[in-house]
Amino acid sequence: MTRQKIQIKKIDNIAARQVTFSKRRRGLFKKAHELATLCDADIALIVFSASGKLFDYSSSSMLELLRRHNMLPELNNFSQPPSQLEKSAYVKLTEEFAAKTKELRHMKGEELQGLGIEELKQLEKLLEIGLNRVIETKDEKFLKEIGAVKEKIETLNGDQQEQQAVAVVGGNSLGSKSNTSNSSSSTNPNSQDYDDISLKLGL
Amino acid sequence: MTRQKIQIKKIDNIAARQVTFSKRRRGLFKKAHELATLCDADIALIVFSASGKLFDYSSSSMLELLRRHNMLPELNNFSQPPSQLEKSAYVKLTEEFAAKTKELRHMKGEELQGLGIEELKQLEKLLEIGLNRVIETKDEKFLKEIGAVKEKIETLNGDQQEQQAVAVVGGNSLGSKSNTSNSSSSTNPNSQDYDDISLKLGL
DNA sequence: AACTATTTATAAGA
DNA sequence: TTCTTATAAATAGTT
Repeated sequence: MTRQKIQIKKIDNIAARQVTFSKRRRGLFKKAHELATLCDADIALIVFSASGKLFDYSSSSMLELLRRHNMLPELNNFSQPPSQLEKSAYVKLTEEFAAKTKELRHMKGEELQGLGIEELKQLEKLLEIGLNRVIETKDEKFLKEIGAVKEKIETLNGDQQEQQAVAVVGGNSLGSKSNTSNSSSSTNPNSQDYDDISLKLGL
Repeated sequence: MTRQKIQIKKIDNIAARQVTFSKRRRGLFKKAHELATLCDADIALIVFSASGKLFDYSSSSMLELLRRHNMLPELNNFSQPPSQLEKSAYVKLTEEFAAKTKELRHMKGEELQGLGIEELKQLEKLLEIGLNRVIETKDEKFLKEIGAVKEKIETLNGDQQEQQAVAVVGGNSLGSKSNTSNSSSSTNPNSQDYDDISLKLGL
């Protein structure tokens, strides 16, 4: 990113990797803090170095954030009146797991017979929203890939092959829902996709 | 940081804060991804906007990261002393719960940034299948309702109004089911038909 | 750690 | 929301 632009892939040289880790880790935490402060956001950030060292930052409790994120099951039966039938955390978790599983099934169009029309309508709306978001995201990534591939080819060869690349990529696309072609955002290739396309192009 | 240097403190203007949040959040996730990739680090990042929306990134399983650092709550909730077996089952279940939660979020179009193009394509297909099944089921139920309504009308009145009802229904509904393969974002609002018709029929 | 030449990120404005 | 652009920040390679 400075004396020379670098590719975002694992740095081979161990010493260099360590140095970069230190520098960028600092930068990342700074950015996290700035975002939390400027925008009144809750942020939790955990970084494990390859060697196992841990660094973290969070603007509030990490666990609280996770709970809000539903990454953790609810386990708060402390406050329950002791007189009530108390379920073990495991049983509760099992129930929540079952509920999630059922919801997921519904979204996959399974076990719908028990639902009423209103529920089905809501489900349909939910699915449409999800589908559109997925399509949008896919198209965005796709265009980024195209950009990355074009750039690479420009670097390596002439214009002729660039045209081929665009053709191949274009033929492979699914979605059409025109994305908003953001040119300014820099290339952020998901490595596997990149390899995929590179493979097809014989790079 | 650009046209003018800013102070790192909460942005007062709400709109500006929102814009900055979007921009910087993207930047932060990008940086996180770069650090994880370049330096082979494990990173978990969770961002909660002030309005409660959640965004996250993690280079591997968030729970695994937390477990490595003993950041998960202890299982002291069992009404009976948990056996070793129960504990391991609990941990497993927690993991599966988190996985299901994540899958569900993906189907709702959330947290898609970490997915590659292939994953997004599969997700899209899954959603289309689910959506079509839901629409089918909904339409089935819907037709049943119409049948019931028609019957009721026949009982109460003559044939003339029945014809009207059928006409209204035919012109207004059930156009869905078409968006099978292609991504063309279907806003598919045949949702209020039922209420609509009921209203027209005075039911 | 410090130093810079560059690349990135981004605050304002449109 | 998106894009543009002037400028602030971050940082790769070097010392």
